[in-house]
Amino acid sequence: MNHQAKGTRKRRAAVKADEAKVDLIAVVVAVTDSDPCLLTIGNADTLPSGPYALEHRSLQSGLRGWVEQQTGHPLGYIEQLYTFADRDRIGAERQERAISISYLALTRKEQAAGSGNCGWRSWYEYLPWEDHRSGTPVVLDILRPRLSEWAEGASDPTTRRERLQRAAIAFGFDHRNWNEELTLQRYELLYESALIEEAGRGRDVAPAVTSGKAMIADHRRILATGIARLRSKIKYRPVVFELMRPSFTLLQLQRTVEALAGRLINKPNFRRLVEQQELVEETGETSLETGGRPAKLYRFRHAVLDDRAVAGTKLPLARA
Amino acid sequence: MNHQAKGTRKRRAAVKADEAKVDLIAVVVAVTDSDPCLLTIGNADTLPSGPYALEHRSLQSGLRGWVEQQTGHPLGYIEQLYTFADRDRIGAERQERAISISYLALTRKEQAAGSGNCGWRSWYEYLPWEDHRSGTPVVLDILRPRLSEWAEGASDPTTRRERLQRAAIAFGFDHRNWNEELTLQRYELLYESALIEEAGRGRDVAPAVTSGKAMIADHRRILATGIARLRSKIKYRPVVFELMRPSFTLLQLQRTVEALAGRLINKPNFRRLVEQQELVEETGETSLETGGRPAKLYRFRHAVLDDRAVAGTKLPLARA
DNA sequence: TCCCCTTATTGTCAGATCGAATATAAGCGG
DNA sequence: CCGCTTATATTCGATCTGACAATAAGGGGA
Repeated sequence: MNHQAKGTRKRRAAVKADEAKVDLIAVVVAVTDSDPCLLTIGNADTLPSGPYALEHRSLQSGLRGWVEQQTGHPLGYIEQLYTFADRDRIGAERQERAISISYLALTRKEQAAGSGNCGWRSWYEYLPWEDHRSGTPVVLDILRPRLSEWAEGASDPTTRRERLQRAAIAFGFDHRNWNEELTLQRYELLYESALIEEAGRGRDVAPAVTSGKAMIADHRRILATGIARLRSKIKYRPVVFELMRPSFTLLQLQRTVEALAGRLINKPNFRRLVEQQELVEETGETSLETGGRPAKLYRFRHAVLDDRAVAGTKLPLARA
Repeated sequence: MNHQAKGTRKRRAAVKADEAKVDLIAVVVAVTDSDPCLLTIGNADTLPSGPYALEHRSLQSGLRGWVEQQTGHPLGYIEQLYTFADRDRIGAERQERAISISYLALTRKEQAAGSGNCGWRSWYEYLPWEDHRSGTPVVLDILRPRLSEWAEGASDPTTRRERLQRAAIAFGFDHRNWNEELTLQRYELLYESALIEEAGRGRDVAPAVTSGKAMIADHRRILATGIARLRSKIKYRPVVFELMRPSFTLLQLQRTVEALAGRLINKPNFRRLVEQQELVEETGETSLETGGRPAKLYRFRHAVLDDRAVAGTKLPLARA
């Protein structure tokens, strides 16, 4: 890279030795039987990751390498999420620079799992307040008063009002609608209000309540980032199909979307939408496994991958 | 970062010394008089940038520092764009790892410019095919046949069909609509087809045609990434106001959006949309500078910044 | 065999949204 | 006072969306 401004040159010499460690880190998602699953290693509290190394041809191939090595799972669809600097994240004092580049990956579980050290967990184990498919989850009954306490605890009345509003918007309090895309905002709010374990780390503070399984470092935050991105993306790009088997019924497709979105969808409307956008085509076969009338099997029309960039894909979400 | 998988530990030791240079790079945008402008340094072919250094408290503050130092321009709104590894970008052979983290920044020009080495240029000087406000730009008359040649030049018939379709979608050929958000796809297509200068670099190949001012390294690509992001974002977040003065007429607001989107908007519909979303409020004053009936002045309702996350902001774009 | 239960598939309807076009208002200058 | 310019307000029809109802096609048990 060139930095041609004169002022820059000088400065650059002064900091020349600055280099940083670069880590690649993956949020790998699959869905089976209406459950959105996350691929973890270690004690189910760590995302697959590893340093970006000399032998890697690119960031993406480095990431694929690490995930495959640590979990035995080859990756298909990959998308960059966000880049963090450790100081942003941990507030560490050490004079060492570390950067993490996070990715979202979508796959199917089918492939032979492999290295016993890894496993799949529902992502709602980590963020239980995110699943609204069967109504408002019970954790929110616990969290809501705590959030109010936290808001009211601010000395400045302006801060107080602002906190109350942020919480109400993020969690859909007082008559507001639940917005499933605000996953990251919700995580950050819970972090700020010290209602999750990570918030107390390094400060000898016990968490106020235990809600959801915590993860190493800021991995749970990265998961929240990935969920937010995915929930927003399924609405305008046909990425769900990365998670489906080659052929599927429309209800299976709907359940998958619902698993990701964490809320229910109106069935006839979902069907109408998928059909009128010509996202799928019939295979000609039917599935008898439904318990009722046999369902037609469909497959994804790969042609849309080309021109769907133009159209945009929306979702008919059902009201609460 | 912890990498607890056992296989990882070993591997990690082997590559331990791997560190990388990290660069911060900014696409700084302002709009004046219906012109979307980009802040450049050097020969108007370089984006402000500099290495992420020890003294920087965070990635963002590092970026602010470099931009202010190189251009004298303080930044307001900032958003991360994408992280590139140099090998992805240049295909360099050297065994040195460099990473670039790019950001999009929105400001107003007002602030004292400063260090003579920098300046503002319309971003359409770099990507002239992106401005469709006065109909299809003339460059496309030149580019279109070249793109066809390139597509037809593929030996494999499948590749040929695929190229033709990609070009048609990206540029809106044969009766397709122009989609202003596909800026990056268009840049990549022109790069692949060697219709812009960057494509020939390091290969002693003269560019087939000269369309738009080129930039250093992959800076023009980063600009394209920024434009694409911004064009998509103005549709669901009220970021335009970062570019407006404290008070403005609705037509000024519309012209700003049009400058960014590169296409025209239906006036009554734009007004209706802005009003019904309560994005603005009247200041009570009027502007006589319009030449006709005086226009009411408005200001941004900062309150919406809080809850607009929920609603989403759409744009009524006019048909071709 | 018929009834009932389950799920699939199709259809309807009202309200909201959106693009397009039209009508009216308020300045200025001749 | 007329005619020009631009601002502002209204209307209309097509489309989209959410909600709901109706019908179809399997299996299982009485």
